[in-house]
Amino acid sequence: MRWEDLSRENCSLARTLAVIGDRWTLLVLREAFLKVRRFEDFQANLGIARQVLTERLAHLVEEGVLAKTPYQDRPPRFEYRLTEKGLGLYPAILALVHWGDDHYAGRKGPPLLHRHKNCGHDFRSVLTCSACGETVEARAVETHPGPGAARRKGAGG
Amino acid sequence: MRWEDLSRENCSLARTLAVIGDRWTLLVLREAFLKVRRFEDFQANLGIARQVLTERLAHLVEEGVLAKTPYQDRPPRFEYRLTEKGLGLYPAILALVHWGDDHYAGRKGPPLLHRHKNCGHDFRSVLTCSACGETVEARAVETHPGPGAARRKGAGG
DNA sequence: TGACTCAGTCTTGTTTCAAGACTTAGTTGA
DNA sequence: TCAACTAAGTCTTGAAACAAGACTGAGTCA
Repeated sequence: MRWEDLSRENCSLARTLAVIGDRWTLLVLREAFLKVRRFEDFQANLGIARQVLTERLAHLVEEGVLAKTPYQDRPPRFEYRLTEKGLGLYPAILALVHWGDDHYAGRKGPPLLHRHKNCGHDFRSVLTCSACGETVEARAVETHPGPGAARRKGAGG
Repeated sequence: MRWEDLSRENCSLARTLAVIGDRWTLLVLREAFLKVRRFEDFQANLGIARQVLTERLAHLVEEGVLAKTPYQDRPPRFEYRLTEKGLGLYPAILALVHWGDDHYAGRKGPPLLHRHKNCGHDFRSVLTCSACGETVEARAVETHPGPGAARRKGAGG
């Protein structure tokens, strides 16, 4: 299976991974969430090969996750900003970060803390149910085929 | 930067990606959350190269995300099950799935629905604040260095 | 005995990635 | 006016990862 094939799978995870499922793309998005916007800054912060960065940014722009807009005309220079669609990835990224905090932070603790401006406290992401508002555990979830389901038995999620 | 280098970054996202940050690993975990446990089943469901599957399963076992346990002795056969650490990835995976549902489901709708057993309803994952319990928007979050922070300015999360 | 199952390993060719030099268009300072 | 510098790339080369599928080995089943 190739990257392009992934997006044709009848599975929302596969389709998501077709867009953001390589390590560089997620690190690019990390930088974007930390307000990095310019090619040179992404490149310097990540140490990513320039060619790969060019390609990843173009892909994210094509998918509408980032928007490329000029910030000066002569010479033409661009910046890459998260779109609403891109901002929608925040819960996923935060969950990944917090999992890393739980299992791979050194003894000193996590390198970065997140503060909820509304309440002013450092917080951890909590997965809750949109229906009842309670915290959701993995074991408390069962899946069933949705309207877009294909033949295949369990998968497709 | 190589895969191994990622785990040495002072960034919880990078460390997480060093474990689960390639497309195959996340698809393997999708299958695991759908109760797939055996090599042949992972291979058949995913169409992954056997060599790659061998390597990914071994890596996940090494990292404690999956546990490899015998289910019969002669001939020796093993199954791969999510550990508690592995179950801890559920919020992240669900967030990725729901993002895919939002942006890449066909017109029929998402291929798979998730039901919260506690309340009996199909639900969507909602990111809430562990401190105040309110829903968290990306724009309502600000970051600051934590106890494990290194020199570098913004990054590290 | 022969076909079959499971969990791999091995081989070969293709694709992607890493590293870093080079390019282009314009700006700044001496 | 020349040199150095900046931003955003492109190009080249060698290394690593991946895809596809044949093969292996231990044991079961008919």
